[in-house]
Amino acid sequence: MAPRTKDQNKEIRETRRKMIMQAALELFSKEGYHSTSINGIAKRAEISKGLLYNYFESKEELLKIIIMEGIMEMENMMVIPPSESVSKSDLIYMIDSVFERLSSQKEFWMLFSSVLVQPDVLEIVSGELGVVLEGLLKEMEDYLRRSGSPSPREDAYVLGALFDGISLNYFINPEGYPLESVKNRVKEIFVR
Amino acid sequence: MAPRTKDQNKEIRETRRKMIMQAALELFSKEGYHSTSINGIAKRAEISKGLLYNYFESKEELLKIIIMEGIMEMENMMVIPPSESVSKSDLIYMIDSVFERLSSQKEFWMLFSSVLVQPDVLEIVSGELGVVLEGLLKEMEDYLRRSGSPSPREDAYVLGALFDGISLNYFINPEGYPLESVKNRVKEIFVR
Amino acid sequence: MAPRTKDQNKEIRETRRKMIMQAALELFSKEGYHSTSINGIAKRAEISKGLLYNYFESKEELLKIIIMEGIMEMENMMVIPPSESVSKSDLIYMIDSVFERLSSQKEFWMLFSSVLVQPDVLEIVSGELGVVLEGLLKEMEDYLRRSGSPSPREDAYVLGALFDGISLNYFINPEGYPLESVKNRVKEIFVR
Amino acid sequence: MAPRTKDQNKEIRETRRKMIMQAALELFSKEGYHSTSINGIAKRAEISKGLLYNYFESKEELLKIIIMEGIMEMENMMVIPPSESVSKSDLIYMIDSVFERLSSQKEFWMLFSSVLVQPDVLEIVSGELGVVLEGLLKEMEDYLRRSGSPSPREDAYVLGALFDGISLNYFINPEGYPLESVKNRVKEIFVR
DNA sequence: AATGAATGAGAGTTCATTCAT
DNA sequence: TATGAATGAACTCTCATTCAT
Repeated sequence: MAPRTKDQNKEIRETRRKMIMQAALELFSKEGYHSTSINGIAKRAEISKGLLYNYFESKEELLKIIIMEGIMEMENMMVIPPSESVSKSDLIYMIDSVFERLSSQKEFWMLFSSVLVQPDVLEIVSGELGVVLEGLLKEMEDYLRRSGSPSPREDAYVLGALFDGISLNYFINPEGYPLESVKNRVKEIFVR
Repeated sequence: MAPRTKDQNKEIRETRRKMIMQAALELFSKEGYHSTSINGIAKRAEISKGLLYNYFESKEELLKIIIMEGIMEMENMMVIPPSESVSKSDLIYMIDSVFERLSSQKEFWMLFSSVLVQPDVLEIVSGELGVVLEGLLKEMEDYLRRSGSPSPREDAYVLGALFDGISLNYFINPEGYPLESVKNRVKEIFVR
Repeated sequence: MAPRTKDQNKEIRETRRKMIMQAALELFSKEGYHSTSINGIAKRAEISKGLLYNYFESKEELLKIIIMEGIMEMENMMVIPPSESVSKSDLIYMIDSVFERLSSQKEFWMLFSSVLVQPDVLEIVSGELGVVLEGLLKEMEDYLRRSGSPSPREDAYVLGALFDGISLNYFINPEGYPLESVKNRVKEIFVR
Repeated sequence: MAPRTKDQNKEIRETRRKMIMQAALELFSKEGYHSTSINGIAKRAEISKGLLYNYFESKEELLKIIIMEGIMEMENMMVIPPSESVSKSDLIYMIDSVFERLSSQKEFWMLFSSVLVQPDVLEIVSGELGVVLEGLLKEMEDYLRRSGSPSPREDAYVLGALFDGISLNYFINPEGYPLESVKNRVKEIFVR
């Protein structure tokens, strides 16, 4: 029998890779990074422990890749054409899309928030992460400047913090959190 | 030598208890809950591992007590006389005092934020914590209502989230964070 | 395309077999038996792990075959026509050829020495090896007897041990070892 | 009840330390470094796996310490007062004592030889070892010079190699090896 | 009250080997 | 013939907790 073709293998690898990352994301976000065991991830992904190491060289690398790919995905979504000015509706659109992502990518954001506040875990991703976050902040500042904010840098910090804080509170108790009315209030406050 | 009196003993116990809690707080916030070992705490508190268990029955209980006592201490500070109305200067005072505490009790807030976003760790304290947080939120809502906010509940959520988010961002990189100008911007936005 | 003839197939098999053995020898001697992985051998031989098992049924068998074929090759070289007597120049020739082989077949001798002193590894080859070594010793004893040694058995042991010891020391630090002057001293001592 | 005194603890620690080292030496030499598991060592020393790590911080460190302490012990025995000259009987005494140690400290020497020829294992101890071995060689050279050897450096190498080789052969098959008659032949050859 | 030696369950990781293709 | 995805047993090491003293 002929061996698998390279394409077949590539597909298998890509599928498995995603399965593992999905399983890990679910557990990391549900149980926390430290409380999630490689064993648990493997079981949820329905593979053997050993195979996981065929795809990711360590638990740390697995986390790193999940975070980095997640951030990049988000960045791609966030990119706004650097047009002359940013209208009110642009701002509203941005706020809407951030809130939308909060629920549609809940697990990723829970994991991400939790990574940020655990010094030991943050260190794992910090190398790659620092640069990316700087970029995001800059972009938001630029965005706010073009939308006419009098102090875009401070507003970027405030808005960034606000989003982080809302995620945080939302994730602690998703069912009980009035996401919709909070979103509306945010619009009232920041879009004039 | 006369044996120690009961009072002396009680005092020694109380001192040690605080020392252990302080050591644990420092390590929990600096290294993360999971990465902090009982051994490390005992060493920092300059006692033996065994003795630590004489004061706290487990690592989990130690965390729980640190968090609960910290929250209570904060609540005491926050209590505002339920006067008829809240003036602009009252609001400013509140914002100032929150920011002030961010730096003066940095370690506690770092730990607290990190507990909130780690489901496995949150579970340890969740029983007791839920009630307390509800209370805080209610209090802030009440406060904002009396200060004339048109939607005090939403504003309480927004302001609460904002404080959480700012802490979070501040703690990740305390030196680089423009705490002062962010504080001023918050005042501009929320105090009209 | 015509299918490969049987001869061609056989030739390919033989070539591959040697490539695998060469790769394994290099790694075994450079990294040690246990620290060498099947994966590493396969990569160095530029074949797949699976194919390796088509040629050798286990890592142990691979080692066994490398050692046995190496010894046999050496034996062939060593064979001396059982003439009546052995002259001084014969002895010198033997010593020279042993030393020559030390450097020309360094990898094999390194592996061989290391196998001898690792009980767990020795066990893998011991069955087949014992007999062969006995033979070598006998042959050397005979050789020395014919060269006029007063105690050929003991001299065989001494000379054998000396060669082993020199290899060992030489291999630990090939660049720093004064192989040439040691060889000359050995000749002075043993050839009178 | 009072806690143990420092002296009591020190004694306990010293005893256990030796027990663990003895168990490890036996297994390392009998099974080989890689084939010996921490579990096995702990079992033989009749302690728990965890406790072993209370005494030695890793398997590698355990090996390193066994080797270094063994070498030092040997060096102490070897030290010869740097008198003007070395007599025949001094040389004989040295040879005797080397051979004596071969059997009395068999396990250590088996381990030591095996470490020398396993590059991966050698690396573990190489840092500390290199210096020590240089010293030994120098000492033997000096010794031979004072005993009147015409080429002390080469003789030191030859004698060193001879001892190594004899150990090696002896250890492979201790029962069958004619240690006594080999020793006598060595004396005949090297003591004139 | 106080110590730290001791335990043991469970963690992350490696690797020879198998097997579907 | 040839591949490399997949397995699982075994490994080293960690740490909260207990307990004899």
